[in-house]
Amino acid sequence: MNAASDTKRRLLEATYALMLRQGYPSTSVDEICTEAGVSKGSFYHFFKSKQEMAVAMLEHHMADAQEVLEGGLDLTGVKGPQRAIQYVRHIEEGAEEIWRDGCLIGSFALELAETNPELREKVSQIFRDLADHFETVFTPLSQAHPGPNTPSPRELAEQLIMVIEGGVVLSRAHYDPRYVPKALRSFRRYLEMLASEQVVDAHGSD
Amino acid sequence: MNAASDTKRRLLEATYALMLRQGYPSTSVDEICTEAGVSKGSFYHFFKSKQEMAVAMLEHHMADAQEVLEGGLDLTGVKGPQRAIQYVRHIEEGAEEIWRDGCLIGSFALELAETNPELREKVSQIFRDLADHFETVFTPLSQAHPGPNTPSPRELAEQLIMVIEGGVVLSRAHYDPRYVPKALRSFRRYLEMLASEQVVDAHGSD
DNA sequence: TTGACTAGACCAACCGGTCGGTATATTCTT
DNA sequence: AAGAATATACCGACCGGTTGGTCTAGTCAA
Repeated sequence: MNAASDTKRRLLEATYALMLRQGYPSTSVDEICTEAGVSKGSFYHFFKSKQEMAVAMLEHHMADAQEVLEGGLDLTGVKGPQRAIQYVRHIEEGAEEIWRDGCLIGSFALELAETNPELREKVSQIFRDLADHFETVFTPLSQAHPGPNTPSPRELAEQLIMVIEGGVVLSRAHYDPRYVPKALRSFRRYLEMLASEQVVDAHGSD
Repeated sequence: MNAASDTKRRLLEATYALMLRQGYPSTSVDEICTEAGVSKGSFYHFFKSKQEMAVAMLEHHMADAQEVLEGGLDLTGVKGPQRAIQYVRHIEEGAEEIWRDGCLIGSFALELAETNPELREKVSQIFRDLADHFETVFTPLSQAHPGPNTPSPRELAEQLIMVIEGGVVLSRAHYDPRYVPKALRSFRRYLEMLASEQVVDAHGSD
């Protein structure tokens, strides 16, 4: 609506689209401006620097990450380990679409860990927040589980993130977006094995 | 010995060290030359372009990848599923050291998939070769396994690669090299669960 | 008239890559 | 054996183009 905020939004989205595919260092400010159909003056009116733009873009993008990830998911009434399993199954379904062009956070982590401390810290924080959220999903499964070898909810949350990121790497390497859902499927089966282990006196079949 | 080959080797190793940390686009030819203590003229005497250097460096580095990965590992007499499990356990031990500064192939995959088709193809080929090799390690485990849901050796090989790459992403993001061994440990436990499933009539304790 | 916004010329620094030239070692000719 | 010719290794100034970022002039709604 407002022309100003529209320009800003278009800059944010152009930056997202370009950096998702090419990464941070390979995406130039000029390129972003061209893609957004905006002049460089506008870019530097709204953002102090390329780096600050990247931070803003990450925040802008992560704001509706939960919606993208969990849209259409209904877990009401789903209790215990099944909650985690259903959750992963849902992500699995959207995975090919969501990570088709890569994963911004993962790319930034690899590209900028050494060269850009501020952005690395931002990426670290996003991963932590994400793990915090996943943790709540895995808590029931982990609690229902007895053994000392059982992964904690935190470990499972981080495993989920790693499984996705690993899948993205292979997807990009082979130009085949199916690696992420494949990775998630085997992670889900792993969860199912975990869940079936402690069911000794009662067993519910799927 | 030979001064010429020494210069070339130093260039290759400087390129490896720098690109491992900073990635391909953020590493300049000048920087490589300075690190190697060599002039730019020498660089372009031995390598046609930055890209060709990257390919040469990948090949140079992957040449002794198997030694790095499997050095000191002895699997003679280890049969069946235990072969895969011991193998992963061994990689687990060296993981923190091996992937402390990241993973070249994974970084290249994310950074260059869209911008550099030749390097992406090279990376793809390296991952395929790696999967081919891992496949042989997982074949006994997979064969001893009955169910239709059992992952194929190929799937397990690719899972191993994804687990490592995912671990590297988190390691870089949080500046904590322990994520890779952690990821490998849980992958190994997953293999152990797979292995214990079909062992109904016989069970060997560790 | 003011102040948010836009346009795009402009800047120094840096990029990958080239070029002319030098030093050194090897091979060929006599 | 001596000298000429050749190939290889190496140097660093230099090139056109691009980078992130600045600056000034101007637009336009309130």
